[in-house]
Amino acid sequence: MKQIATRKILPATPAPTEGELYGITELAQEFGISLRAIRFYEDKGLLAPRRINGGRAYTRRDRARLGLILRGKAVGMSLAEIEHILSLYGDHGEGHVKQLEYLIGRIDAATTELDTRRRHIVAMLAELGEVKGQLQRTLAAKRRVKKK
Amino acid sequence: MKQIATRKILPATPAPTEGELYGITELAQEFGISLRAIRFYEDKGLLAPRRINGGRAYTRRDRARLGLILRGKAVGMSLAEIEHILSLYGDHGEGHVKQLEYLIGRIDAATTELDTRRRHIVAMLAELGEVKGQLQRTLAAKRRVKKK
DNA sequence: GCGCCTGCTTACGTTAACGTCAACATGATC
DNA sequence: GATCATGTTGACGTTAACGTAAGCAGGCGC
Repeated sequence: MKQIATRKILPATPAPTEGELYGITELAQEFGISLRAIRFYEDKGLLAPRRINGGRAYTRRDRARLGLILRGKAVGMSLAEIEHILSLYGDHGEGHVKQLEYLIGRIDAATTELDTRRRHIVAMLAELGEVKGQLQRTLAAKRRVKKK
Repeated sequence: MKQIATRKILPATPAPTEGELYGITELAQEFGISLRAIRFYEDKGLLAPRRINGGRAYTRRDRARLGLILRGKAVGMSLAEIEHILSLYGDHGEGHVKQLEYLIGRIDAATTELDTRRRHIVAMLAELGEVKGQLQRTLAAKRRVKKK
């Protein structure tokens, strides 16, 4: 079944409400991941594409979510953490004041955690820099000896 | 068995070659991890403490390695990656020129990878900042309405 | 001498994040 | 109308990173 066919079958249809639709293979290739992974994220509730003739059809929004998922993974977050982050990106336009405040608080929490992680990385980078400097010095010394 | 006893039994001994020794519980408490985790890291070859009367005795160097392990984890690295990083910190003072160049190359590789990760984090922080700004604006609007 | 505490090893259990494989459906193509 | 590419849903396997439990040993306090 080719859900992409949906797009081909309706080529000139501007699709007023939603824009372009993507197939699962399309996304998998674009992001360089397996189909199984994408379905797995769906099982975990991180994605919820529409179904067209049994096949999965992803909107631009879904695609963006997938991007966020992968970015989260690149950062070292677990899928559970990523799920929390993703819940911050919705259409919570009709949230009550309480809800909005809650969301902002969650964003702050995620922010501080990410920043902590960032600082750890910066520290490791600094340490690696020192080690490298050390090695370079001994290397330079060895070379001086060799030349003379 | 109390390997810490070793330290207590030899209290005033300046221990010329090696400094202070730490017990496993000591390290576990200091770093807030389980004994099992520490032993696990040893099984994986990330730590290799000396044995005193069957008990594990950690030097300051071992302790530092454990710190690096945990920092690596905080950054989102796998134990395998951490192992690679740790191998850069040894006493490779007597390395040949080739070996030193190789090590420096590995450091560079690790550095660029970490920096990529760092940039990803920075990007996520920026996105979260935008989301927060959005929420704050809608929140402010709602409050203005409420006040009037 | 007897618990008690700390430590060791061995073995099995667990969770996350997928990979792999089988069996089946369907639209396109020859 | 048979084949093929692409899709679907299970079900099971796998790796990493530990947790948990069982059983045993050696000091210490009383």
